Amino acid sequence: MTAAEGALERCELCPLRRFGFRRHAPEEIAFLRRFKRGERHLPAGATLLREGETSPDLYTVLSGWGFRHKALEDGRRQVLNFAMTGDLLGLQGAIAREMDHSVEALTDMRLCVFAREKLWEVFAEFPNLSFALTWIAAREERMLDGHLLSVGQRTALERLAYLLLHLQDRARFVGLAEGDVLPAPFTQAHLADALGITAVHLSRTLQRLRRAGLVLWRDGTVRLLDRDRLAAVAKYEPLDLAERPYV
Amino acid sequence: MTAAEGALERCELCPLRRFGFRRHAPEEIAFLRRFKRGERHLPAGATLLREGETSPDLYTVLSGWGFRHKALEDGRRQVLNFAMTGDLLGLQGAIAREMDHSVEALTDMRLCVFAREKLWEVFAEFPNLSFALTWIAAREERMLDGHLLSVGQRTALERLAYLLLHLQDRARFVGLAEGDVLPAPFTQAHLADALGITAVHLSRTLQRLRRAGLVLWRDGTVRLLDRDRLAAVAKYEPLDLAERPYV
DNA sequence: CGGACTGTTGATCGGTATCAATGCTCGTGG
DNA sequence: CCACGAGCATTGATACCGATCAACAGTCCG
Repeated sequence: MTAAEGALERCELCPLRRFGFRRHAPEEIAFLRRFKRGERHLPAGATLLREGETSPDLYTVLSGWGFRHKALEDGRRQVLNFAMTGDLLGLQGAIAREMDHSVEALTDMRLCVFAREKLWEVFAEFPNLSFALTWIAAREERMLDGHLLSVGQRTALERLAYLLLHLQDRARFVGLAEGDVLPAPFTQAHLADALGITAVHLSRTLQRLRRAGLVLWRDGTVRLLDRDRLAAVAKYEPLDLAERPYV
Repeated sequence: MTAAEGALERCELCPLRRFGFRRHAPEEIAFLRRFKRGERHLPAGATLLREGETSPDLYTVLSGWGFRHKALEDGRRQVLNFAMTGDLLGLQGAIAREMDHSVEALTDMRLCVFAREKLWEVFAEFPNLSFALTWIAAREERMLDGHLLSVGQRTALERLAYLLLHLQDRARFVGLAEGDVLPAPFTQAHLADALGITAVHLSRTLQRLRRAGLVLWRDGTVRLLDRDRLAAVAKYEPLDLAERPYV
């Protein structure tokens, strides 16, 4: 076993500890090590969780990007949110009978796998972790509130500006981005499905942002060239993240 | 004190126990009685919680209807969801620093008030209730997933059919509706803001459903005249509610 | 080399917004 | 009791944002 592999299995060295995440107490880390069933690697494009199915596991993203989505029978698809380092996936399916949405990998992903059947122990014995789960669910709800406002009320141009700022803030918070850079593992079609517009129209809308000198998208990275003007276009309100827990 | 008033203060007689809600253990009821700060009446049209403000309380709806909403600076408003008997309001504000949305009463409301500062005791001592909180947050997330799919992908006609079915299912579950009836304490403008269309267009869209013989809206009640055809129009998938907890 | 996927651009169509006028109901005050 | 105004709903005319259909270019990869 290499040193790197060893580190991955020792929760006290969890890479998530580095960022703005809250620290766990020693007994919580001891429990998490039992709660954790292992790690899972998922190639880009693979489906982690499928709408309508039950899942024996829930996951914390250690690295890589994915997205949650939900489809209508006729193929129309809504991207509900993107997932990146530190995000919890599958809590819905652990709490209700089955998943109400699917999760797919955008890049190769590394996931920390937790056993659904031990979820109860969290509530029974670890108040901090129970709180963290509620906190995480409430945070996702906040993001959804924001997206719903966006899709319901903003124009295509505003929506796109909003989404780019949202993703860049989140990526920056977990150390995936610095300055005005945003890694872009998604295609224009993903953004279009997240914003409720067509891919064609997304392309045109992106052009407008480019021509206005607000963004640059090249070689898999977006740069937000003028954050203030972009925020003004988007009517952007940042997520208040403060002290963030994880599982 | 009248008998009715007495009953309201005794959590073991909580009116919510009547419906599909999960039963609490005696010690949980004892705690809830301490957790509960009292009851609050709110007249129709009043604002319970305001975006950007902090709230010392969270609330369970005992009776009446409200709605959660979020606005852009220029006045555009998105109705995020409706709230009725049994729904928990203000959890966001209890977990994050401040509310990210507002809550307003559609009818007079009666609310059970809980002290935010005692929320921690729930996690520290009552696993079932902690789980209930996470469950409730996850349920709200499910509803938001559904609404986002609706606003992002469905046409105005589909959205309206979907929302009416959604509300009727929820209302029926908590005993506010029977058969094909749905109490309609909201105006067309509320529905329009929930669906991301204008009130004018909502009126026209509703006409189409009326003329197709699918719905009837008179004297503050909507009747869903042909549930199957309505569900086909909406591509409706019901919420899986199963054993539902409350606080 | 060929094919799949992605992104771009043009032409046209259509769903929804906007603007405007009207009628209805209801509560209020003269 | 009636007049009035406010809020809500309806309907028509017109404008526009974004969808659709289509062609083509670039890149990647087997």
